[in-house]
Amino acid sequence: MIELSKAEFEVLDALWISYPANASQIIERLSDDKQWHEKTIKTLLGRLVKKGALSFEKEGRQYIYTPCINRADYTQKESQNFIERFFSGRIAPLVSGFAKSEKLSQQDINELKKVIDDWEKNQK
Amino acid sequence: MIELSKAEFEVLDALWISYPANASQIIERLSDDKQWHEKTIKTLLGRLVKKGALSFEKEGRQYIYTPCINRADYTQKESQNFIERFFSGRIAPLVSGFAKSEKLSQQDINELKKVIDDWEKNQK
DNA sequence: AAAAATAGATTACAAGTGTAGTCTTAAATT
DNA sequence: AATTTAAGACTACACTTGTAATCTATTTTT
Repeated sequence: MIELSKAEFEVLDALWISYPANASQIIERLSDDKQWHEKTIKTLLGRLVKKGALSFEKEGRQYIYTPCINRADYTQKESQNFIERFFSGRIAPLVSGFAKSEKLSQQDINELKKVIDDWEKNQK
Repeated sequence: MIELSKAEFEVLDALWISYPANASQIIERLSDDKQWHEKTIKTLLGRLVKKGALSFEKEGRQYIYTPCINRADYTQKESQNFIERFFSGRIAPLVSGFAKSEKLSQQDINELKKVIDDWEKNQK
């Protein structure tokens, strides 16, 4: 799998919001949360291209970027990896940890129930 | 929070199995899964001490290590961080991703149900 | 007692990462 | 047309990380 650094992921995440998009648009989107210099973001875009996470087409002097990977796929793999490393691959202990530290809301519980429900329907 | 690298975490994880423990014991425990050179593990132990994740007492020429942090606390914080970065802080989408990629077993579902159940009992 | 093994301390070194700055060239502005 | 701006390319640089090797001082062995 493509390995992305934290900063690289955030740039890609800004592109996932809507694409294709050019550098200025991505920089604009990131400016709300981040204090990154424009040059920094461009460096990260370059690294993402080099890693094969993005592709681009030229439009005049600019590059128009498109993600090469899908957010759901990427986060799915990262999640598996995470759960493998910290919880021996089992998901319940993670959720249980949240419950114990009171990080679960009623809404979370409802959503979880729905996930379980859907899963069970799907089994039949 | 103390930031640990992947390799550092694995060394600490070997100590969490049982502590206090000296370097040889930790090296022994890691030898099953890892092909790490003894020197590598000692470097990592040193870095863990420097980061404040471990402390030690001298026993003759050797160091006897003890974790300074608790595994559950550490993984809890890492989990929150992870879920924040990838799922905007909500846990259900993570579980849902697992469901969709068919990574959930009946056992996982049962465990999740139990977590939910316990949580609900605790609310009353 | 001399030699070998071993513990930890110090040093090494390339690759990756965060965070830009400079260079080159083309487009936009005056 | 001359100048300024802006796009991407290339360079920079300290810090972290993985992965040890070497140095120094003790212990063990022989």
